[in-house]
Amino acid sequence: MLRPYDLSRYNSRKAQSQEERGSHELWTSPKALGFWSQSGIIYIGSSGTRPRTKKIKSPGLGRKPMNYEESYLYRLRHSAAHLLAQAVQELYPGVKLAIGPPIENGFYYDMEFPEAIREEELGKIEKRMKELAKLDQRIERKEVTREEAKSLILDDAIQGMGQAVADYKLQLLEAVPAGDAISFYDQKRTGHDGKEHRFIDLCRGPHVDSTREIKHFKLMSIAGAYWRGDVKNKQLTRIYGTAFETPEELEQYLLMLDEAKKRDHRVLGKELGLFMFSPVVGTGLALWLPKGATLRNTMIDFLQREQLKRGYEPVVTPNIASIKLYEKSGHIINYRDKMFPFMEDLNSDGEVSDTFILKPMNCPFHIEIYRSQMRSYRDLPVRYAEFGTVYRYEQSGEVAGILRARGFTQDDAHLFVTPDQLQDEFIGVVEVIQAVLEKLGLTNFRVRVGTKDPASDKYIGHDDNWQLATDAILGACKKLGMDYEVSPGDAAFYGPKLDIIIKDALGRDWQMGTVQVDYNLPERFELEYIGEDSKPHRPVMIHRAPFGSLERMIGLLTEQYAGAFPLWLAPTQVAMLPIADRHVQYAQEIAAILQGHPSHGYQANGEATWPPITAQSQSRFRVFVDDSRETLGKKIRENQRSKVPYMLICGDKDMEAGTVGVRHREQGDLGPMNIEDVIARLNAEV
RNA sequence: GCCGAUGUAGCUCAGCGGUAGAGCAGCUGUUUCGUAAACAGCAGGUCACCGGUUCAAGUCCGGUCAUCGGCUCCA
Repeated sequence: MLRPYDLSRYNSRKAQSQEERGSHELWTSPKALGFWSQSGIIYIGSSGTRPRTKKIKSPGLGRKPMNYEESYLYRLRHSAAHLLAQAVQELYPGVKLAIGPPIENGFYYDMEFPEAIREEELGKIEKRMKELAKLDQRIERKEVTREEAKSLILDDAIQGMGQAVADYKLQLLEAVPAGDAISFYDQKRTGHDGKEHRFIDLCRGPHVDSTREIKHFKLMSIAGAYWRGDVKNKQLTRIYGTAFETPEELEQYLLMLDEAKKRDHRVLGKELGLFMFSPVVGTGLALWLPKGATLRNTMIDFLQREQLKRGYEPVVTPNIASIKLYEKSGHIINYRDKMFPFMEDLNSDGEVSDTFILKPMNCPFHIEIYRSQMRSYRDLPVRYAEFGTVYRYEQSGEVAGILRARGFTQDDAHLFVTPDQLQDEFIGVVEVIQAVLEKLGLTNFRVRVGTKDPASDKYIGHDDNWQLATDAILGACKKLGMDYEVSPGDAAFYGPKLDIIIKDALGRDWQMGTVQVDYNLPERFELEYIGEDSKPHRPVMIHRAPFGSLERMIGLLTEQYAGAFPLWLAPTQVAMLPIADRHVQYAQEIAAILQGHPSHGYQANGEATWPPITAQSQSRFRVFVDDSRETLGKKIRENQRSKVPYMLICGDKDMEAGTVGVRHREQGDLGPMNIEDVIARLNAEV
């Protein structure tokens, strides 16, 4: 979902914070993100004249992007949305127009059709749009009073079926705050009949001057969208489209979409043999293949080391628990619709003796461990870490490969701290996250502070606790000097949180790492520690997961690297490519050295054995010996396709000289090297 | 869950009323090869599933399931 463009913000632009506006801007990500940055196009706009498209190479990190909302492109797309509405209104009498803003990569218009429309009708609509555009309709702004606005909306002569189709526009009019200007945009043309034809729409604007400027556009898809983004409201039909200033840009955008599909983690995951899904296993339940499991293990190993350095202790907890645990935590009331169906244990009379639940979160288990003994202030902070697999019954339409699964493993930890320790511990956690993201090469992320939505009742605990927790998070952010946006309603049910948001190949936002401050679960579970004053006190909990989940993180990483993982992460780091059968043994011997378990040295020409393994030549790499009976070219092609970072070619020349032909995934042929040098090179890179 | 779309061999896709096709992968044989595809042969599909229309259904219609793009929700 393109959150920044939802109705509330559209209606109250003034209320937008700097951070929110930032996300409206054309997204200019670093190269790691590939397609979205490849164009390097930033649209610079200042209201008034046109055109002002300027290409800037490699926007790079830290650059303040130009403001998309003020750009000509933004107006062009907004006008394209109006053109869409005009065409639809002509082709589908009785359609009720709702709202049609520009969005990050185009525009949409929400409307209620008298009858459901199908995607194949888009061509027809697009054709009519093209015709209407060519008519050079002037687009004029007019400011009116509230009363005039109402009569314009209801005017049968102008709207065709004004009274009958005015519902949403009237609601939008009501939503315009008193004192704000009310404006309409009027598209006029003189028809063949000599009469004046108009399309007039309540709209803040701004727009381009004439429909003739809208030339390079395409309708993309149809989707359902709830009126005002609320499930309780009627679902409208949304038509998505995109528009550009030049045919080249449109072409390039469509091309980039194709490219993005190729780096989709679901495509690469299959190609690279990372994971799979099986219909008989179930929706959203991934099966990890050897290479994917290796990748997972590498990431787990990396984070475990980081955490050990920072005083975390491992714990392991089961996948199911009695319902009693979740009654106590509040999950039964606040999280039930996300939990899998319960398992009932029957006694000999067939009565339910206990109910078990597949765990949707790890926290209650860690809390039980904390509770299992008396704690002193000297013991705190207690930091329990677990790669805990949780199961959440996501709605069928929400599951998305490994980015949104029904079973996933969180790199979870819970810190039990004294109130005094809270801020330092929170900052420590954020630092871990920053270190992790840096190591993974994920530099393009946003920070979102999810707070309680005052209008919702889906939360536990008192407002005082919420205030304390929210203040702690905001205080830490300020102390760290981080840029962040505040998002009411994005808190967990037990507390506010700081989330790391990253975009996938298709430009969609995903919540990754998270840190949550929680005063409420300690209260519910009556957690205590004995303070210096010998009296019991209540600890505060920090929930945190730097990756968020292994599944989502690996999915994102796969897309960011387009499957070409850095050496330390690559499931297969080195492929040995013997040229002919007689080179296989040699290749195996070298593989053994690289793997760190050499048997007995290969004897070149029946004489010299391999150099002894020295401290410098110690290595533990993941090596694959490609002994398939294929030509070298074929082996290179195959291993290149599976994105193996290094290929070491072994032929007669190498056996004689005691070398390997080194080929790098990106740099190509690096020539012959001896094993010591290869190991040094690999060690330098991991 | 809702709106729209898709579902043909392990993978990518063609066929869209009249006897199931290609490339890659697989298997067998030949080839033993120096930086992105050696050659030949073979095998592989109740065309997602269930029902309907028709003389005849991958092909048309309805339902179910799964997947994809949105909405809502979320790590």
